[in-house]
Amino acid sequence: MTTEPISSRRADTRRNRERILAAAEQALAESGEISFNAIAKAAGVGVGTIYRHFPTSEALVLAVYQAEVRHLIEIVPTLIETHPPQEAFRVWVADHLAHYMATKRGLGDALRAAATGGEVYNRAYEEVTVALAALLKANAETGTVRPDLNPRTVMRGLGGLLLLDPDDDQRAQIADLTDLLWRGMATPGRATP
Amino acid sequence: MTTEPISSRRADTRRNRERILAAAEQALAESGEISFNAIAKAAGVGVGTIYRHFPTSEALVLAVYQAEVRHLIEIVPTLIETHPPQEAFRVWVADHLAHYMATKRGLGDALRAAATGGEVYNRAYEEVTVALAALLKANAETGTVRPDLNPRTVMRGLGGLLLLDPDDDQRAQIADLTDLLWRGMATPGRATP
Amino acid sequence: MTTEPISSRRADTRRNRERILAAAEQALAESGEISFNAIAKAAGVGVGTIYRHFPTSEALVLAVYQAEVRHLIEIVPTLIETHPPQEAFRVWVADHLAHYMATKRGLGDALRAAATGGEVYNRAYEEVTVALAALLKANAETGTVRPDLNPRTVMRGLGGLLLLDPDDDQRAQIADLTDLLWRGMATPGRATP
Amino acid sequence: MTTEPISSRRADTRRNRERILAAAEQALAESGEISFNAIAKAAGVGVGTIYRHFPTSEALVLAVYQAEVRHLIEIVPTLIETHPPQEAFRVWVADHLAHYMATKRGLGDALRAAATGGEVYNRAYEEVTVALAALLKANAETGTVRPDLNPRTVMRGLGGLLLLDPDDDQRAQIADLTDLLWRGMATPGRATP
DNA sequence: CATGAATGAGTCTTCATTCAT
DNA sequence: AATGAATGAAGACTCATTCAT
Repeated sequence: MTTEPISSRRADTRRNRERILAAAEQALAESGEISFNAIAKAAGVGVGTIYRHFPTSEALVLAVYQAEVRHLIEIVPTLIETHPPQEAFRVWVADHLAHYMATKRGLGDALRAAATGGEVYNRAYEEVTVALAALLKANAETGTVRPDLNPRTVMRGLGGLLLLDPDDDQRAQIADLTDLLWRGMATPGRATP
Repeated sequence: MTTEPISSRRADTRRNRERILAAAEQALAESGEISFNAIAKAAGVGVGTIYRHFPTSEALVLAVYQAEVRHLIEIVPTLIETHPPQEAFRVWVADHLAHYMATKRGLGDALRAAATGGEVYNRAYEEVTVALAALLKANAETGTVRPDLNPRTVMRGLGGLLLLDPDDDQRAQIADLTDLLWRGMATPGRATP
Repeated sequence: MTTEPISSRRADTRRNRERILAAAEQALAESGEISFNAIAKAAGVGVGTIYRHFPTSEALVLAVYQAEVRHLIEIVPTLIETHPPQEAFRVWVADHLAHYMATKRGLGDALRAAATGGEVYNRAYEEVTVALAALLKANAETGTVRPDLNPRTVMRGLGGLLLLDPDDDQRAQIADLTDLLWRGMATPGRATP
Repeated sequence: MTTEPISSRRADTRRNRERILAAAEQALAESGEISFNAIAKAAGVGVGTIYRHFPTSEALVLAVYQAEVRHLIEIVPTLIETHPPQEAFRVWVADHLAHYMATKRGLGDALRAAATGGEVYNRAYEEVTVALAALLKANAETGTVRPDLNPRTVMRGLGGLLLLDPDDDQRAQIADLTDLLWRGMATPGRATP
């Protein structure tokens, strides 16, 4: 709405980048496959344009990926401020991480397909784990979870979100898994099975 | 011409099937990719032979998959007989399921690649969950876990095995995750987060 | 015409190989460029068929190349038997090497384009030089050239055949160059310029 | 704004032209391939700028080529003044033509790739031959070579410089070839092989 | 004049799939 | 039944060339 007399060229370029990202995200979500040619067609640009913006398929996947990861991380402080710690955890898991997991599935595949994806994938995983750690710390401080929890272990427990059955009620599945984990997180002492 | 009552033809055929399965399993484990041509070469047979045994790539993946699943299921009674329930659970997770998850990763990818893999994948998942249910029941009977556990929820919790970091000590990771879940499994009452 | 009941499949395969070679030779002669797709079209086969016969473009170029080289070498004994040594040299240069040089130009380019061509190219060059050495030896024995000639040097002198002007009378150009070199080859003593 | 009477714009333009030529020369020497995009990047200019200076790739190659050719021609009078004719020939061949041939190889390829390069290539060839003719004339006048030599034929004899083996001692190879040709150049009468 | 984003044709290469033997 | 040659569609990637700014 504010005037925008600036170089429509520059604007076109940005628009292209966005269109490509959108097409890539959809492709990733739908099939986990990512064909430069197909994305070019879907985004209405030439293949070369994609290569200009994202030199390798890994770069493209990463770009889609990072938007998601950034959101997951940036939302945490807000959640902690506006909810009691328990609730912050629950909301983060149910309303943000779960959605992310759904798309990450495709992203994971794509990253693996993009050869050396491991590096990238891991960094993102680390970052999300750090966000989770902040939530755990807030809970530990109010005594709602035991203080010696390893965030990576909890993160692994949440990995089950990757296995949600799309045919059932995902809300219930998320709640059940969260409940199971929460018990484990709250229970002090070692429960050697 | 002389002895050889059982058609050596039949035997060859069986041997071929096995060789193909072996080659496919390795391909799946290594790269997650399977090329009929490549598998044919690795198995020392013609491509056509693979098509005779497995009409679609999904059929081939499924065959590899089911061998793994069958093992996961068949081992359960033995474990229950030879170990106390808690221990049976732990061994099953650490020594069988974890290994399966490692290969299933590639299998999951392959199945998705093989178009409509969902169906197949889910059936296998169901079967494994049934095996897990038997272990939970044994534990519930000795009071080592609460009796109202939903096996599918536990299965999801174990889904984190897919996310093991190959650079770290996997034993420790498995133990930590198992411990976290076991607390949750053993704790009665709802722990509403 | 003679019956040929043998596997037409086998025959087809051979025919394909030949068609590919012919198409490649022509492409090489005409443009020095060699596109698998284009050759496939020209030869009336699918691209895959070329890849089956010649896994790399270098392999294809080499195959074309070697047919030429082999001819250049195999013709020498015949020439020596049926001509006086001087004449044998002249005929070999004018009627065989010159033609080869014309096509080798494209081949040289192609080999360079095919990355590591140097190795291959050099081997062929060596082999041709050996054939030339036999002609020189025959002449040295009859005293028509001095005995201390280095075949490689003469070969280099003949390299000028690569530079024939297609617009002029190539016969005359070849004769002139041969004459110039022959004088140098026949003249004893060092003529230090 | 102050001094700077000569448009710095003009100077920039010249500098650009030079940078492009330098980048092109290097590309030609190294790989024999030239990509406008790559050269633009190497020269630090936009692609469009190259198109402004050199409308076709042939024009660019030609420009590189002619700098070399010009040098080859311009050096001749100096050589004749400062050396005895025989020596002038030898120095020209060993110290200038040989180096030129080394780079011309790439240039020849590039010209062919640039479609109808023949015309350009031939003109340059003619010019170099004229320079050679001057050297031959100087020698004929002192009686060191026979007077009826056709410069084009000698030029072809020197074409073997294209075939120097980079693994061996190029100095020796050049000397050997020069010696062989010189004998032929100095020997009167027809030596009909 | 210079810039560099965009385009898309063309090349390479891999694979699933068919089919004659 | 088994073989493996052939096919061609599909995706990756590169470049020449145009053109708006």
